Amino acid sequence: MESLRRFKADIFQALAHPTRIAIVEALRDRELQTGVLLDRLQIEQANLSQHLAILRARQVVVGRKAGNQVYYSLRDPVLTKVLDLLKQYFYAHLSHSRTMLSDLTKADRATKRARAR
Amino acid sequence: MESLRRFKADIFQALAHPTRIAIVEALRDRELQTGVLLDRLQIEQANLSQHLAILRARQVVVGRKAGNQVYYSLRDPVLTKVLDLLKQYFYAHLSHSRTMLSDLTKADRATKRARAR
DNA sequence: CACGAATATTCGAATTATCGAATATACTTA
DNA sequence: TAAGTATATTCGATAATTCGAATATTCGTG
Repeated sequence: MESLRRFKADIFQALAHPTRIAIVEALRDRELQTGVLLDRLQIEQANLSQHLAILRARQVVVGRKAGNQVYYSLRDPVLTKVLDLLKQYFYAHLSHSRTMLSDLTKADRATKRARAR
Repeated sequence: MESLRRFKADIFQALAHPTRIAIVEALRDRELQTGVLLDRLQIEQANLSQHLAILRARQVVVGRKAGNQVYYSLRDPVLTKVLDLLKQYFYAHLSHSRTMLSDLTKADRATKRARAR
């Protein structure tokens, strides 16, 4: 079914960014205010808000307004399951993907160096 | 872990296109030659090859060369599980997302109309 | 109502993704 | 080795993402 595939592709795209994965992980088992997410993720406020807008648009996340702040939560824990599956997948294939692994850690070190400046 | 998040984001991005989802679904329980995929998907040969290159790069799919042709298969059935989870997710939330649904079916009809021309 | 705090939106620039057309490569068979 | 078939790569145009800076909105409090 074509619309189902489009739907899946949209969900995947919503999750296709490390920051948005970090958001979903942070909301794994409790709702959080935007401010708390901002503290954890250490990115620009506007940028976080943009990423949240993307997750909201795809209904990955829902926002609940309480006075001055917004509490976000996952709409469905199934996405947590998906992330868990991918974690297994990642570790299962580490040995088979030396190249990718070393690329990843290299990129990681580069990022840390960049952050240190 | 940051590199794990990057890894997940990369996998999601690999899957963030309806054509690539269709490829993964077609390979769900058997390997297939590129030619067969081409028949099923009804897209340009070059385009299919590009999408396969993306899936190969992310190791979602592996190609086995046999003479003149290439047989593709899924590297790990976990991705099939992920797609199944999303299917459940889709149907579970249909009633809660009338707007998205109607957008989807509208887009679907538009696509069919476009194809009919 | 003015002000501050929390969050969202808009804008413009840089990067990345997507597609079809053209071309290249690899293998098979005459 | 020439021709044919299957698949991959390159190129250039267009569209979509991403980011920070600036600005807007919304709400609570004095």
